[in-house]
Amino acid sequence: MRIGELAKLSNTPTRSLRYYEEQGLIVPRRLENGYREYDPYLIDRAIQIRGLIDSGVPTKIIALILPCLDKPRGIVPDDIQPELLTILRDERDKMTQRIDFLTRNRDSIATYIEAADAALARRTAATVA
Amino acid sequence: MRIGELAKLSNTPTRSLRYYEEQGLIVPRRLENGYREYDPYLIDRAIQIRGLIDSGVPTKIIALILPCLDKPRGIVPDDIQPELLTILRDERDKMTQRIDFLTRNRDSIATYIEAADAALARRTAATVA
DNA sequence: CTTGACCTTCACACTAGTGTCAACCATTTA
DNA sequence: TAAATGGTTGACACTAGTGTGAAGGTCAAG
Repeated sequence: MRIGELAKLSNTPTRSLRYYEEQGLIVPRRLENGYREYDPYLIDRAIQIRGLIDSGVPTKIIALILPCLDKPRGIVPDDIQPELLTILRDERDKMTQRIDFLTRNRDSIATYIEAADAALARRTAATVA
Repeated sequence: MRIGELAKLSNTPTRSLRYYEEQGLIVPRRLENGYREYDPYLIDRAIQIRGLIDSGVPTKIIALILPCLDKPRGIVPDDIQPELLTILRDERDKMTQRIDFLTRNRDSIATYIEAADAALARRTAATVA
């Protein structure tokens, strides 16, 4: 598929897709005319990238971890460098921290919303009565 | 405490603290000399803000939700506007999405790390033997 | 009273990611 | 063949958040 279709299917502006390519995240092959040609499995990839960026993971890091996530479970190349492993551990921990932060704050918001809903319901009932 | 101490305790550059003030997130009172004076409870607040920003929540949104998180559990002002409630619901859902994204990817990374560790251990054992 | 540490504001610069526009090429369709 | 649609690169602009430095005020210690 070409860039426009991928943009629709992954709900990602073409501008961003080209930017991701510039960052080495999604590098499509080219047709004779120079058009970018994307394989269908890249839809998920684009969505994944968007989600990660939106969650505060910079493209440089995404570029590092994507190849690892691509491999089938438990497959590790022989030439794995301990330096990359350190980065991965670090990023894993950062993500865990983010998850904790987001979870705590989301739960607080959720609680607030429920309280507000309850208050609103009470007020409505009172008005009706 | 003054801005330097808060910076150390919350591990946040003074530049960012002033920026947060500009965005209305933490507005300290001022001493006679013009120095910013922070209450100790703002340490947690600064950390919280940093965590949210790092997790992809923009300061405009943080400014909206912070007041809600400040209230003791279940306390909702009488004049709650349904418009704010809509924003809160939206943000709650976005955060849930982020949490899911991060969790999935973190788990994948963790799995990869474990596999790499195992592979490394095997190789070390083989080398020794 | 001067030095040093800390504070003030202001401003310029930088990265990341995206929007947008210009100028042009390709493909389809009326 | 001309218009519409969608693709290409390149450039410029913008927001968010932070770094950094200038020019100056405050205060405690030597």
